[in-house]
Amino acid sequence: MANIKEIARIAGVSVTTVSRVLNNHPYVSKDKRTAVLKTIEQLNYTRNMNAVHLITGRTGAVAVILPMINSFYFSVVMDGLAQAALMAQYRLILCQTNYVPEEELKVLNMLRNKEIDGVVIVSTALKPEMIEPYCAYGPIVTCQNSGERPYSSVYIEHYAAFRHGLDYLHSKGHRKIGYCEGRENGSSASIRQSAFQDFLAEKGLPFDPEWMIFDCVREEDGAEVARRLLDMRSRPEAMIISGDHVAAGLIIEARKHGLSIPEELAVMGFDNQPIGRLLEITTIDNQLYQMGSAAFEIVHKHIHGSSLPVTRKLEYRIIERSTV
Amino acid sequence: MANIKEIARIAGVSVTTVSRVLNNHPYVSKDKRTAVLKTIEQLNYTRNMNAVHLITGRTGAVAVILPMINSFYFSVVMDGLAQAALMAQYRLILCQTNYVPEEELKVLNMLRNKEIDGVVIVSTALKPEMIEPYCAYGPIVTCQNSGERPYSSVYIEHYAAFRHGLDYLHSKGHRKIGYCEGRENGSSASIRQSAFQDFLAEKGLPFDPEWMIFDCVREEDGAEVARRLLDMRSRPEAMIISGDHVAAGLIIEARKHGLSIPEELAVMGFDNQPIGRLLEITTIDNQLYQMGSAAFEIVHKHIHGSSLPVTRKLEYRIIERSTV
DNA sequence: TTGTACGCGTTATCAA
DNA sequence: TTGATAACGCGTACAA
Repeated sequence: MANIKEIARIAGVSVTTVSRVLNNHPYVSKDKRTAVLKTIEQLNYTRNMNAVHLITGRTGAVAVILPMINSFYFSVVMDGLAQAALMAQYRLILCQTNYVPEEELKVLNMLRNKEIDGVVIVSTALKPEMIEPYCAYGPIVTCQNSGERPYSSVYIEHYAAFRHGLDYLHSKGHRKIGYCEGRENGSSASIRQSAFQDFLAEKGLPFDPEWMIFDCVREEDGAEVARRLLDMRSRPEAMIISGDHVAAGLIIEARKHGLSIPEELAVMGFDNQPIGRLLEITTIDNQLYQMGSAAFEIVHKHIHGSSLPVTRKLEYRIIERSTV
Repeated sequence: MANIKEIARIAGVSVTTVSRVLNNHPYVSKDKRTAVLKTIEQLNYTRNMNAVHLITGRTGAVAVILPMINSFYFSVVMDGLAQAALMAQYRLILCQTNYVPEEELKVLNMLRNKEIDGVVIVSTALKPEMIEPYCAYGPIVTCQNSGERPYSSVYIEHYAAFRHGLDYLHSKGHRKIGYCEGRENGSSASIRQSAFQDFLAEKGLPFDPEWMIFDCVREEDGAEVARRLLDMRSRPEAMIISGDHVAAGLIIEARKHGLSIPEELAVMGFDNQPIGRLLEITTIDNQLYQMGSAAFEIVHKHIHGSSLPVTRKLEYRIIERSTV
């Protein structure tokens, strides 16, 4: 393939002039510009971007660390990231890490290697002290509050949002409240657990360990929960469930067994997923798309100079439908 | 940041020796190797990968072109791609193009630019004749049958799979059959339309344009279809629906209005999505995950030398549940 | 087993 | 407005 030197030789100019044309720099006479463009056309020339990356020290790429893409939560965040990246003419490197910290560190090392200009971390497998040393190599944005750390973040107040949902259930008169969660030790899951425990304590409500169910990730897990509830001697009046698709599974299975919702069991979802709208599930919207787009915008600003870390809090809101 | 020259100087060896250590090449004495490793450690050195990419002519990255990531179909394919890429230690550049051909061409040009080693096209916005010229620049794999074209593909036999579903409905005694599709002019959607029309013609069944409904993409669209069906003077006995989540919307809404499924309306889904399992929707599994992983494996093989185009056909199978 | 020197393809610098 | 040349950081042919 032709290179810039050959273009210069054939067009009868210097490589500098060719470079100026390629980059739309001023101070190129009309004659030479057209001569260069014509030669480029003739030889079907394009730049080798690796050389550009080497000399400029930039790649126009940002890596995204997420545990899995095939999940409503992450694919919506990714959508937001991708649309923002498309607008900014940036490339996104999708690094699906399955929550394996070693894989996530590899991505951070790409920042050191100059393979990328920045990183967005949507996963939560890495502890802040693992991330921090990499700030020296380029901008990093996480999706949980980075507080006093030297990197930026876009975050949801998981505690407050979940607490808000619980208070809503309480305001509707529910006192016996159960809770479904995904991974027991997930970072935001832990926060929601605290919110749940604190809520019970403050309101003086009883805690029944049987009403707190973990590893609810898929629709079928929700259905399984419904069956467990039906078997209980003492059943909660209301369930708060992280993830509308899990709530959907619970609702469909419960109704199949003749349990009426919300009369016999109120259900509050989380994350405002499409299935929730269909089943009219009362839920909490967490602005996941905005989380993605905001994360990209912040990393993009950092790449272009703004160096002070930013923490952006996203709003949440209850969507009242008909399952509570 | 330190570079290889500085490491060599401080370690008291040549850059060649450092390079050999970095790349685990043989013929380096133990002494020099440890000296180099020690210096690397001390100076916190890592390679600038852009220089490596420039000199080697490879980047270890593959781009994926897809219209949107926030959709069950594409996120499952992407999952397959990502897992295969992770195993092969490759990076994946996610290019969400919203079906805009210009954006997809930009990605193909990245191949020309040497920014990537290969491309997987999951979208269908580009015509084969648009793709073909780019084969000169590196391996390309598409997700629809590439036939005699000079690039590879992994594909589902959309015609046969859909036809199989229709025959299944027919074998169950259904004669008045309706059909829900996503984008009317989508590439695989058009194929399914032909299958549908051919099926009706062969079986001598009537075609009612009212029973063929397009733009069904979300759960709510399925619910809307249910309402339309309920209003019809003459209603189909069975519906075949591209996408289980659309089928789910239809089923839930139909049942809400007292229509019993499958007795009064049989429903056949497509794509075997999680929601379909929960609602016990009879559907056709299209091996989307395998589509992604196979696509990556093929492009990976091409990158490492194998140059003959491959077309890999994936199997489909009916999953009999209880809505037909 | 080791080192010298060149090449990869581009942009930046500076003098003209 | 133009061009010669340095610089980016690394891999490798070839010589020793």
